[in-house]
Amino acid sequence: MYTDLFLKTHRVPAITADEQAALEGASVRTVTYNARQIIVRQQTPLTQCTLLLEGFVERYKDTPEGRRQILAIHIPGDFVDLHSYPLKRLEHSVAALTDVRVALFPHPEIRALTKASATLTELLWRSTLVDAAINREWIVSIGARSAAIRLAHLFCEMYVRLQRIGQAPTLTFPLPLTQVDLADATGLTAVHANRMLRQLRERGMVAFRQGEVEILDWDALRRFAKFDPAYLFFE
Amino acid sequence: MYTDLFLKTHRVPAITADEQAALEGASVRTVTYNARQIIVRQQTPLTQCTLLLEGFVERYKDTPEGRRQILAIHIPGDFVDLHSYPLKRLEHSVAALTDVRVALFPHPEIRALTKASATLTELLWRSTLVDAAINREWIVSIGARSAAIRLAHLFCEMYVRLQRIGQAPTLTFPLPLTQVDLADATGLTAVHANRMLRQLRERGMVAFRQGEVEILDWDALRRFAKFDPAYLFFE
DNA sequence: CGTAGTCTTGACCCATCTCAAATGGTGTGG
DNA sequence: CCACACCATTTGAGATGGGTCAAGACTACG
Repeated sequence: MYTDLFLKTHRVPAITADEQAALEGASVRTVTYNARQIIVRQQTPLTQCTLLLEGFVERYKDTPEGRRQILAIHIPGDFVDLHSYPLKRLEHSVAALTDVRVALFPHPEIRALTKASATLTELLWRSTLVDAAINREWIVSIGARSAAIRLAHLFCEMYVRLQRIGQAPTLTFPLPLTQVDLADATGLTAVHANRMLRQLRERGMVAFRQGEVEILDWDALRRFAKFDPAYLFFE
Repeated sequence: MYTDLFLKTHRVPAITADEQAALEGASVRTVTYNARQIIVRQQTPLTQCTLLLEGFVERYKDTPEGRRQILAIHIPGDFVDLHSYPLKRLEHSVAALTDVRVALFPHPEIRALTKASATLTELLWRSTLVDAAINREWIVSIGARSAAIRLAHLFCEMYVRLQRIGQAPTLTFPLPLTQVDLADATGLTAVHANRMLRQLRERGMVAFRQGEVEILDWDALRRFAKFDPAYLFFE
């Protein structure tokens, strides 16, 4: 079942067994990509959407100044480019962070779903908007939080999201980013990100090494980052 | 016609006259708000969506640290909280920047529209995703651009958006923000924003005073900000 | 076992912030 | 019509968070 994790992440509005079957049936095939492979290049016209089944994916934009800004990190169960259905092309790129497996949903199939069920439409639409809410929280992070808090906040977010799909059963979980990636996501330089990571580790809150996060003190971390998961719309 | 400006901003996918009439009919009434009045408070359950007819609106989030981050600036023709239809509540607040007039669309009416037309659904969905694309461009701005460029880029964006709805016929247009607002939108302090505004003015690119932008040299400004409007999805 | 990416650390610098105060509207009440 | 309060803007001086540059260490992998 391709859509199990997606439905675990998005429980509202509730859909019927028939609707779930229709959603599942809208997928035509699965594809795999290798780590660091580009899945969608910005501005390319798209005709299908990609549901992440296994592995991690990033969305990012290269700036004219030669910098790179990571816009989102996706985990299994996320539609990484469902917004390509109404938009037809994306203004950013999508790349695999690890080896990944995805299921493809052609736009016409999605259109058929929207015709068949207003509830399913609402669910799909909603999932793209939860994504946007995460974008907005990143604006707040980058615009109004200090470097250390930005990193702490990101670790909180990824922990809670992974926990929900059952992929963070303990306080140690994979986050397959380099320190450069972490810097590109938080609007910092790699050097400063490195120093802040050390600080978070030494202060006993969280340790990041080799693409793995170990939460040393969840309560301290959550308080330090002032993390409030409301923006993730779990319900 | 409440939806004229909205349809001027969002031309894709094209809808029929019947669909346009249905959209128009989904609005139950108009309301006015005074400048600086809060329209939607974060986390309040919502049962209707707000289409901005006249005036300017901001979306923002107050951080636990006591800072304020502006997330979006809306102009006539924007649905300021269409995302409340699938989300049911918002994780940010919405406030009037000027005296405004809005049209209200109850969620049940919007649901009826999604049942009636897949094309109209796509159009509405798309408009929320263009909004998200703007959010992402702001992430890039705040995360990867210098202070002066952030401001220049914002002026470019507002100019192009206002131009499209016919409200920037010349190179001078209203942008009813204070310098504090401008700073809250770009992740700067008001003091630094002030200094950068002076620099942009002295370098002959753009002058901002009393809620009004005067573009002194559009080409220079556009080049300086490396502004590419692709993320606005005009088509 | 060489090469390239990643991480770490040091030293220095600068873009931006903080604090503080002066200036200049503008609306209000007397 | 004046005096006052309030807010937005401007400017100065000094502090600092984070950037830049550079080098060394560690790791994975062909």
